[in-house]
Amino acid sequence: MFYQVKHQAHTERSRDITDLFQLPTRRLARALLGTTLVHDSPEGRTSGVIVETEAYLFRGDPACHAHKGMTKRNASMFGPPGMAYVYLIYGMYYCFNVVGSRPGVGEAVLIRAIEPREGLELMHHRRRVTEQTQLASGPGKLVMAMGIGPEHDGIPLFGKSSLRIEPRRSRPSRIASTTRIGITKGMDLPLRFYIAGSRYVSKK
DNA sequence: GGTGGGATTAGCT
DNA sequence: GCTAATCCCACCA
Repeated sequence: MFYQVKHQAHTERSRDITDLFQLPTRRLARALLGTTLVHDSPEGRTSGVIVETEAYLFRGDPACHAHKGMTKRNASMFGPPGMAYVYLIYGMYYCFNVVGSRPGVGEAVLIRAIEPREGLELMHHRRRVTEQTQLASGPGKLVMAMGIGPEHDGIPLFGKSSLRIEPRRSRPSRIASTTRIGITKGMDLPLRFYIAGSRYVSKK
């Protein structure tokens, strides 16, 4: 069952979002582009298409939080793929990740930007910006716009979860890859991916 | 248009 | 004590 699902996911023929999470993390980072992040919060629904991601790998990647093993903070990175990993950064912002690989490995995909689709008014209420392209064009920004917080750390991002990822309807026209942003280790690795031409990415 | 610094806290050394 | 997967604003050009 597990391996059959895994094989289907590799060919990207399946429609089930949980199949996607079985992909190797680097491929998951690309496959998440074009999918939709949805949050049904008490204040209402917000959603957006994921347009920018970064992969963090266990092997050979010193920028990965799991690189030095499991701690209290990064524990959910070692859980099953398709769970959320939310952590505090710079003492004031949160970052939202999708756990990848297999249980116990410790890999994740940082969601860096979304193109807002539903709940634009609520997003504007949560963020103090007028520009729509500034609403969720950065990891800290999208967390604020979507109403994501530390309470979402470790929850599943599929099924009936209030915070979930829905399959893409079409493949992005072109995906660009660069080195990752805001890190001081593993700077040479081309593990950042974004939908080429999108006005909603954090940086071109 | 671009850059430099401040905010603020958990976790590691 | 210092660093960190960030953001925003003041300031200069």
